[in-house]
Amino acid sequence: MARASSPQNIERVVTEAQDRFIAVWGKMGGAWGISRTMAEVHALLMITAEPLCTDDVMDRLQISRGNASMSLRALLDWGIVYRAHKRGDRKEYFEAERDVWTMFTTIARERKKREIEPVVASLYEIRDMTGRTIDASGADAAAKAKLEHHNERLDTLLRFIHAVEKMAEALTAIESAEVTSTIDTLSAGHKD
Amino acid sequence: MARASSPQNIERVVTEAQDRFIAVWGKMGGAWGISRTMAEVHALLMITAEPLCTDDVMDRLQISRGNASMSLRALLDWGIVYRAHKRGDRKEYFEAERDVWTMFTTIARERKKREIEPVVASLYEIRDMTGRTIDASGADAAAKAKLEHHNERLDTLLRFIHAVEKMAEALTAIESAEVTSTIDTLSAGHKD
DNA sequence: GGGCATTTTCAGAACTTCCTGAAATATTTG
DNA sequence: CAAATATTTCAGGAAGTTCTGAAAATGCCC
Repeated sequence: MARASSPQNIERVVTEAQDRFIAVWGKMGGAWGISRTMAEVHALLMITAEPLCTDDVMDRLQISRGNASMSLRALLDWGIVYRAHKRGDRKEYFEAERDVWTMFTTIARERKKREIEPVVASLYEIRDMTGRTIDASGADAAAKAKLEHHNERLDTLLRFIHAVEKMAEALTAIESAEVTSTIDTLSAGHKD
Repeated sequence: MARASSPQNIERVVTEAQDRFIAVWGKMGGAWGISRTMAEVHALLMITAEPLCTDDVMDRLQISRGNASMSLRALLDWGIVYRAHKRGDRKEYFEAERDVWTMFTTIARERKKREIEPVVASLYEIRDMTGRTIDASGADAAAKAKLEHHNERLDTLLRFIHAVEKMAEALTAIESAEVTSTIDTLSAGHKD
């Protein structure tokens, strides 16, 4: 690796690699529900050794103060970025969660709470609209069949969601150190 | 459940429940990367007993022909909606995948292919920018530390992603009927 | 191959989301 | 508590996405 031999060159290459990492992570965040910039800020904090302050983030990503402030706040809300402080410095600094598995399970739990749970609640409500037990005595056969099909569909879906929730619970309960052995268990449990 | 006793009433309630289901599913699709309408079309096909044609979808969801066509095509691409035909009818009809677990694993595999794999490829490229082995002999300590930190971070992330990929592989290999027993295995394997 | 039914495409309109920058608010320090 | 510094908020504008509707393309039947 002669390429990275002079100090300036190393700095340059690392910075370039960081920039590309930030771009890739940002694009991915966009594909998921997170805004591109928020994901970029997260990437920057992940890849940087030192905690950064708002101005560092603004300068490095070329974004406005408002945007930086909002994005950092949102990341704090998600629980994957922490506040940090430097002695004799009044500014707030920020650093990303260092353990990748913890980061992952935190995001998963947060998304479940924000996106899955309200949907499941609505689905139960919708299921209740058409009754737990069917009294369609006066109805014609076509209407009855429709009703039964509808309920069967929703029940299947709800059973499935319930199963996936239990699966997700079991998975996110795993500790960072146990990940590898769990994969072995899973793969072994399914030898076709 | 006296509410649902006359034929007209049953039809009305089922239709209303369908509408609410479509709305909920559509909103959820929006929160994930899928467009709201595409998710609504999917919901409609899931909840309806009969296969539907483009005009049925347009009428029921009040969307344009173009939109309906695009959404149906995209759902076919994703592999969670199939073409169907009716004898003596030239129109194309569409129906959703009936097994929920199959639908789920199909979506998971598709997202992996479209969104995860390109990201992973980029990450490997980025990792290669800063070398497999470090030759920073001429560099000062600070630059060296930065480089090492950067590489360590990327390596950790890549190892993690690799682990999750294996996990996802093992999970999506499970057949519909085996889901329940897998959950038991997972939960049992983790009694704190 | 002409006529008819159906599907696809796509330019621009409508809508949504995101970002900026400056003003308002909060916090620390002398 | 006033000045200095740091942070948050938000109206308006920029950027991005989704949808429409009509025109083009495709496929089918006699």
